[in-house]
Amino acid sequence: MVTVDKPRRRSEKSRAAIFAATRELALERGFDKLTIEAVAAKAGVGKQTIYRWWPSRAVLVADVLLEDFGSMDLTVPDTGDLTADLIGWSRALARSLTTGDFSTSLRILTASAMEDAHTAQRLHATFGEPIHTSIRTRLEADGGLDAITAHAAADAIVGGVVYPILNQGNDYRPARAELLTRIILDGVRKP
Amino acid sequence: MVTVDKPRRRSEKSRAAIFAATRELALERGFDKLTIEAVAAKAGVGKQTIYRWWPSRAVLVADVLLEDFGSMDLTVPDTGDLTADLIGWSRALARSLTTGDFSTSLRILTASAMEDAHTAQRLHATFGEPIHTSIRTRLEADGGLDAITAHAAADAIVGGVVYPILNQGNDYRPARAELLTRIILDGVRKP
Amino acid sequence: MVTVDKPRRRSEKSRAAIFAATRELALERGFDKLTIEAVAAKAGVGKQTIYRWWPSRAVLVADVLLEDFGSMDLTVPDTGDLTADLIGWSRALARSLTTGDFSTSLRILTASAMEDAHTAQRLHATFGEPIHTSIRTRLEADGGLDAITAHAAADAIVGGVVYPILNQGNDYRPARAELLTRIILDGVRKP
Amino acid sequence: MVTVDKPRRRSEKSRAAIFAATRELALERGFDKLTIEAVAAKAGVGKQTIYRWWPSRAVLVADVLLEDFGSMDLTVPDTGDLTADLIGWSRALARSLTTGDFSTSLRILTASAMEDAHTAQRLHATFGEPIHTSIRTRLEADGGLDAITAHAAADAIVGGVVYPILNQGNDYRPARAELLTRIILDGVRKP
DNA sequence: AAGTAAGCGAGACGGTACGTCCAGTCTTGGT
DNA sequence: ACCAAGACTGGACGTACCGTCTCGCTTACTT
Repeated sequence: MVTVDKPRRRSEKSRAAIFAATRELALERGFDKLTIEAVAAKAGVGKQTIYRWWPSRAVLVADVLLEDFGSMDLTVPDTGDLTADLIGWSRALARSLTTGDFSTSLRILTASAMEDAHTAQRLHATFGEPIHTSIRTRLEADGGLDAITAHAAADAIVGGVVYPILNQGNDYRPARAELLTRIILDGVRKP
Repeated sequence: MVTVDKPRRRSEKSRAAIFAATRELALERGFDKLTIEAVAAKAGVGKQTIYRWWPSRAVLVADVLLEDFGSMDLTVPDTGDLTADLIGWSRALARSLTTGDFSTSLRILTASAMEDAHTAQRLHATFGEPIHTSIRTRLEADGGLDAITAHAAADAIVGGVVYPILNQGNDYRPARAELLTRIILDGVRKP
Repeated sequence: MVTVDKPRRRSEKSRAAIFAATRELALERGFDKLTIEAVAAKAGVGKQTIYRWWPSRAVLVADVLLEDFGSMDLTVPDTGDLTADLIGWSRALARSLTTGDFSTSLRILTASAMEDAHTAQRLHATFGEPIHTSIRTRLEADGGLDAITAHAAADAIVGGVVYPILNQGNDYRPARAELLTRIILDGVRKP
Repeated sequence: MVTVDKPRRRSEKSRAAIFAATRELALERGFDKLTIEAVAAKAGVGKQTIYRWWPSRAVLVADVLLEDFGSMDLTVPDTGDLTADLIGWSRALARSLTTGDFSTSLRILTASAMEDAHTAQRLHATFGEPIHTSIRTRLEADGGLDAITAHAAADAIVGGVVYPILNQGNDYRPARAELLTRIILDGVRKP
């Protein structure tokens, strides 16, 4: 029989208030102007309650912002038409990443990941890896590609969309993602 | 006739010491553990001398680390063989970005760019834009591509190489860049 | 008939453990480094159990340390020889107050009394007043002094012994108390 | 030639503001409710400026409050009449110690001295020792007493006045000091 | 003997203050 | 005139305890 981790009586109300305060402050002020004191004050919570459950600001912010990415549907839809599915999906990805809080969250998480290996790993596990896998497996299944080629194609699509968005922000247009996806699909399907 | 910016009476010795100290500290401790006081102490310089010439830590670090990227040769070589040139170039890029200080510098600058628009613009102007243009113009010139397609292809190559390196660090292998480049060239050249 | 305070259902084991822990910590670390959390931990008791029965740290410490003074015999012995009795008694007082825990306790209680009127009153009632009365009544009874003179003489003996001990600590020698007592007795008995 | 301690450029304005704030807060709230943060805020000073020059709250408070005692005239006047001089002096001492800020300061310093050896030594050097010496030397010079007897008599007068004041506060009346002084002088002068 | 409520240990909670680090500004003295 | 040195105000850090507040568990007193 398995013993569950001690749940250690923890106030759900405080946890939720800390999450909400952190999300708000991170999105409106950015990561490096986010202070634990401000979060505590906004959440109506003692600082120690934050330090009791999170080891560092980086982990707190990652916990909060990754929640959104975790609940995002990153899988390529399957209507039977590989090209249409991938194009639609890449446009949707571009639209998500240039819209509202996802945009800001992604930049904050990327910044944090550059300096903290643990955040890097979590961001990858929650965002980079799922989208990569999603394309890769679809390309293998329906495009008849071998694993290595599918991997490289996925690199190109993911990086080709995400990297310009990180660099140029919300000016990125979905049409740019569509064109890129077409080129890669053309390159990958020997006619 | 253009008058060069008045250099005022500025101590070149101090400037160089500050650059050296900043580079060393940034590379060994990371951006957010880099303090102006530590730089001043290591450079044997008063804090005011730093504040006199740089408005913020972000700008100082960008000045210092971008120097390296500025002196990097990012242009695609031209041997006449487009495919060979691009493949060689993408491998070289991958190799540079996973080696030594470039790797660390790129991560620091990217992190800084995520939070600071000015750094973002400078990084783009010094790194992202030149490599993108370099590929794009070559594809237009020798591949016979139209501007829009060449732009999308450049997105795919640059993002496809740089984004995984940012995420997975120095495990990235040049062969991965080569395969990706081949796919895109295949997709872009109507056979 | 007086009804004693309901003792409620109070754990004698906990009370004793708290007393012991408080005494040990007070004597070894001093009053202002004594924390309720440390007492609770050392006594193996919840903090609430302390707060349930004592309103403040000052009261707890006073309760604990005054116990010792309460059990001290502070009355002047009566062998019929007033001079010998008072001298012996003042030497004994000096010896007690410079020995072992009494010394430390007296300093802690005095410090606490300086800042807290309630402790001041209790220390006075348990220590200052009894020794003062003890001398005063003896001087009135056997020395034939009027109340006012006896009071002043008691001031001189008590203050003359206790004050230097508080100030100079355990270097005080009983001979000093003896000489002082002799002088006062001389001054008080018009021959 | 002696080199004076480096005076280390220090802001006199800040020093004075810290002194004033500390004195006010100590006298109105007592030692243990005095916080460094409150002093800094009231003085309009960064906390670091306090920590830069004083190692602890106890030392700061001692510095500030002892200033008053240092400027107090504690010497026994000399009109030629030993009895009148000592009586007047003891009444004046009682009056000072039961009046205004001296009363509060003495209690705070005494409390602090009980827990901190360094403060104890300074309080003794600034207050206890000078008054003791003042009486003692006068008794030796004009009363014809030997050193040991004069020492004991000084113990009696100082302790006999100060100790009740510490214990019973401002209810102490100068007449009580006068009577006590008379008794001791009587005891000390062989008629 | 069972039921119940007070006392208990544990420790999370909102807070206050600690003593430290650094930011960015200001001042002094030396070269 | 510029610079190194470093003191200044101020904000945030992460820690220690405060006194209050549940939470289940144990225990002694009903009835």
